[in-house]
This record gives sequence, structure tokens and C-alpha cells, in this order.
Amino acid sequence: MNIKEVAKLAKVSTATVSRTINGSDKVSARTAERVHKAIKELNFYPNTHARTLVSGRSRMLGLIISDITNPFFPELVKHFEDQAVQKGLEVIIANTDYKPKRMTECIRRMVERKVDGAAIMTSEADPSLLSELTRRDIPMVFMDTGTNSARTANINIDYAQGIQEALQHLFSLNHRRIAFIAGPLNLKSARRRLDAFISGMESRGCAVEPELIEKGDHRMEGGIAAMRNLLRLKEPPTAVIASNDLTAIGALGAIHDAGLEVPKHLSLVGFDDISFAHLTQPPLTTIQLSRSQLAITALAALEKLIRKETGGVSDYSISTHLIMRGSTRTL
Amino acid sequence: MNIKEVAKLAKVSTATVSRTINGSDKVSARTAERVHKAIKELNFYPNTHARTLVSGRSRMLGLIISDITNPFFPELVKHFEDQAVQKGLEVIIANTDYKPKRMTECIRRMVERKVDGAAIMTSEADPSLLSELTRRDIPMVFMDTGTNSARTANINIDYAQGIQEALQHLFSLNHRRIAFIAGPLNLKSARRRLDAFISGMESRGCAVEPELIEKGDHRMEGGIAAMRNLLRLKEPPTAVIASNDLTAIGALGAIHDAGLEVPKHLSLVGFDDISFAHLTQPPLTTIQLSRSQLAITALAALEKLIRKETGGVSDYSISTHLIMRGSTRTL
DNA sequence: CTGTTAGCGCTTTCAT
DNA sequence: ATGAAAGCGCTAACAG
Repeated sequence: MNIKEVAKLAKVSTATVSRTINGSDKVSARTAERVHKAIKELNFYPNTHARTLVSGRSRMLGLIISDITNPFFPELVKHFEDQAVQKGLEVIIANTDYKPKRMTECIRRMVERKVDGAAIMTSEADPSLLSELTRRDIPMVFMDTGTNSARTANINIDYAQGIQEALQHLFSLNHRRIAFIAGPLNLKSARRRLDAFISGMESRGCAVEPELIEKGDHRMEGGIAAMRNLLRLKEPPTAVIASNDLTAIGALGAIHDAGLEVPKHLSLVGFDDISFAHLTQPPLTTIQLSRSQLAITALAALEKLIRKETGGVSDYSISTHLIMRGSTRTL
Repeated sequence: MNIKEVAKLAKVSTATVSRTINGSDKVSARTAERVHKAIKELNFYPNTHARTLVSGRSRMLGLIISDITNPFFPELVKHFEDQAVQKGLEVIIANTDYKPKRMTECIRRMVERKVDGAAIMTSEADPSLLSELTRRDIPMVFMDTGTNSARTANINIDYAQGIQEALQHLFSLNHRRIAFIAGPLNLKSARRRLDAFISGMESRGCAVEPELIEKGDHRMEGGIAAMRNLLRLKEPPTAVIASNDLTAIGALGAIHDAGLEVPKHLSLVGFDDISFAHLTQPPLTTIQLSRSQLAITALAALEKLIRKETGGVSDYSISTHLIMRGSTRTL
């Protein structure tokens, strides 16, 4: 069943059916009605592949993320998809599994399926890998990178803001010996958070001792290991900021295992505000990075790029803020 | 850039290029090599939409789930996608948000994009809504329903097995007054778990008092509310089984809030074994339902259906098993 | 306002 | 083993 059958039933040409479907105003109301009736009667759905083939626009978007099982991403995916579907766009999701190598495959998929645009929400995006998309003139939105080729937009996340708020909070609680559990340092976003921490401490007149900086992996395992190291210090920190919530949750486990309590013996701050953050024991004080805002911004940016409405600068930014819960306390 | 350019560069016809791409054995090795070289040189990717249009197969699969932010699903999505991509298939994901109403829209998307098959991993699947897919002869795999139309397979999850193991475990720990926090009872899968609990109790000679059955919503909120009710009982339960881990985690919070401890004052068992289950305090004893197994089975079933290899029965089953951690203890 | 028609890029007979 | 050519279902340019 196709547009021809509809045309036959409605006694018009296929062109008129096409026009009606696409909401052209060059169809008389009466004709349009007849066509719509025929469509309903036949239960006709236009073939998107044929449409894509001729129009060159697939109405599909790519969403490349690091790992959907990382609780940070599902919400992002959900909001992005919700928005997209509302606008009649389909979303193709691709996981890189944190491996730059797998990115190549993701790119291939996007090109093959002729996506109208792609949102690259990974931090391991190697610009060189993206040349394929650039070459094919596919618009891209990046989270947090800083690539600046044509038909590209960046969403900059203001990590520093949230970290500043966290430091101010901890300082007001009389903490001075504050440790930081970083993420994988090959990720720009992880480095940014670390940088913000160090400069925030220094601007408050506290040089950070190297032993107070631990490296995690943005997973719980890394948080556990890092926290153990910190607790073994001759002079352990009185407060710890973790590069993400998963790390903080791991750290929390390690603290409990050591027979200590949060926030009684140690204050703890996370990053991301994943949904589990408020149901740890105690509820985690953390820095919120709104996934819905990120998704909405990304989609809006992408649409602008697709419509070639890029009037000059196409950079966006998203702020982060401290959410006070129960894992911090005055010293 | 298209197949014609490749043909020109390789000095063959487009038909030969097509054959080469599709691995036809009717192309001489020497010609094939020339074609491959040309493809590489031009960085050619076949247009999947054109392919779909002519072949009728889109090499896309639909995956309909209830809610990607429910931690049960991401892992399912990941495994399903991993498998699919390995086989050169694309996956379109659709969230129903637990609303049967939104299912209609999901179906439309699947039909429009001409998916080769769909995996319906929701419990709120209303068979009547799926008639559209049936009519268009699109194969479907269901989790846990029991629809039995043509070109359809069911994956039955043996909830009873896991619940039996949990009950046996709790009984061996001398618990007799065991409560159950159910999920939304419009979901077949939730009812199955409840049924398994009740019949398991009865077969052990324990009639279940109505007050020991609470209704949750498979979210944390429901677990909290339900647990509060249970704790208000004149004679509260000594152990609680929750219909899923999210519920159990909510219950855990309510127990802590009431100043009680798990497993000291109360034993608690979850269901699903989501990744967070092992990092609650204490780590949650739960019933594992393997998402990877589910995903792999679903994809295999779908492929069989697509290839029309359905030799008779096309039912599959997946078992569930107790994972003992720290939230249960002898009475 | 409506119809005719030429492709979009590919696969697939049917010839050779 | 290879090529020529007819569409797959739709849109868009052109006529009228």
C-alpha cells in the first residue's frame, strides 16, 4: 500500500496526496479532506525511506553517548528523545563504551543512516574521527569539547560554578583539608572539574597537597579504591569532593566499610545529581548538572544548525549548582 | 557520491558494485578487489534508505521499553544494541513511559520506519494496539505477555523460581511473617510475582495475611510509602520481599528513617539485581533477572522470526535466581 | 489549485 | 561473470 492507492481512492494525483501529507497550503480544503479520509481508510503510513531518498533529509538524529548504563545518560537520552519525537524526528542511539575506537563505528552508522545531525555527548570524542561527518556536512553538537569546525555547536558546561559553590559551602562549614577524587584524566570534562577544584582552593588561599588528589574512573570501583587511599593518609581529609556521583557513592561505601560515618566523620560532595543521589544514606550533597537542560539545549542547537540558522556564534552554556543534602556537616 | 561513481572508478556496472557490496559470489575475485578499492578510495557508504526502498528490508529493529530511566532497562538496551550492531542492524528505541496510550505512537514510529522486527519489552503492551504491526507482518517478540498471533514469540520469565528461592532462604532463616510489596497490578509481570509469593507461602503452610501485602509502583516512592504502612502494623513483618529493587531501595530508606536497621531488625529481598543493588547499605539480597540473557534471547528470537525459521513453537524462557547479600539475616 | 513526470540510490531480473 | 534497465515510494519542478 502506497501513495498511489491513496491517490486512486481519493481520486487525485499522487502529487496532491504528497502535498496534503506535507501540509502544503496549495491544496484546497475539500481535496485535503478527501485525501485525509482515504489515508485513514487505508491506514496509510508514508514510507520514510522513500521520503528520505528523494528529499535528502532523513528526519533522524544521532545521539552518541559513552555508556547508557551509566546513570548519567538515560535521563539525557529520554529528554532528547522526547523532544525529538515531538518534532517528528527519530533518534538513533550509539554507545561508545568509553572507547574512542568504537566511535569510528558509531560515525559509520550515522553516515550510513544519513542522520540529519548528531549530538556527541561523550567526552572521548576525538575530533579527527569526526571528519567523516564534517565532510558529509552533517551538523554536530558537542558537549564540552571545543571543536570549532563548520556546522558545529558546542555546549559548555560550567563545572567551575558548581565546584565553587561546593567549596564555599565546605569552607563555611570550616573544612580546609579537602580532597578531590578525580575522574579519568583523558576526559576533558574530568580535567575541567579537577582544574576548578584546584583553582578554587588556591583562590581561597589553600594550596592543595598532592596526596589529597586521588584518581578515580567515574565508576563506583574507582571511588572505593580512591577513598581507601585517602583514609590511609596520616592526616586524612575532613571533606571529599568526587568528580561524579558514582565515584561519591563508591567512596561512601568505602567510608562505611572503614567503620566511619558520613557526615559525622567526613563530609562528602558528589557531582551530577543522578537520581540515586538522594537516596543514599545519608542523602548525597551534590552538584547538579541538569540532563534535561542539556538535552533540550542540544536538540535546539542541532535544529538551528540543520535549518542553517546559525547566525554567527553557536555556543551554549549550562551551569551547575550545589544541592545541599545530608552528606556534609560543620567540622 | 553514490554507487555510480564507484562503478565509474572501478570501470564496472552499478550492478556489479551492488553485488560486490552484498557479497554475491557471482563476482570474480579480481573485479571485486577493484570495486573494493574504489569504495575505499571514495569513502563510499551505501545509502541504506535506497537499499530499504528496493529490498523492503530496513535492517532496523524496534525496541519498545517502558522507561529508560528505570535502571532495569539501560542494560537491556545496551546488550540488545550491542548484539544488533554486531549483526549490522540498527535499533530504534521507544519509551512508552508506562502509558499504554503512548504505545500507539511507538507503533506508528515502527511502522513508518519499516522496522524488520520489534521487541516489546514492556508489560503494559495491549495486544489490540499491536494489530497494526501484525497486519503489516512485522515480527514481534514479547517479554512476558502471552500473545500468540502469527510471527510472534514470547519470552517467559520464571519469576516463581526466584521467589521460591527467596522464600526458602527466608524460611531457613526462621522468618515466617513475611510481607510482600507488589508492583503496579495492571502489569502482568507484577501480578506474576505477587502470585508466586502467595502460592509459595501457602505451599509452605503459611496463609498470607492481607495486611502483609502492600501495593507499590516499582519506583522508590512506592517502596517508601508501602514500608511505612508495614512498619505501622501492630505486628510488623520480620522480612519483606519487594517486587523490584527500586521498591526495595525505597523500603530500605523508610526503614532507616524509622530508626531501624537492615538486616538487624528486618530482612529485605529485592528483585531484578540492578547494578545499584550491591552498593546499598547493606548490600541488597535480591533476585537476579539477567538483562543480557533477556536481550540476547529477544534478538535471537527476532532474527529467527525475520528469517521465517519459526519451526513450530517459538517460546523461550528465562529463569531468575536469588543472590544472597547482606540484607537478610537469621531471626 | 492540480496533474505529469523525472529522478533520489539502490537491487534485481533478464540478457549477454 | 557482467551489464542494461526497470522499478521501490516518494517529492518537486514544471505545466496547465
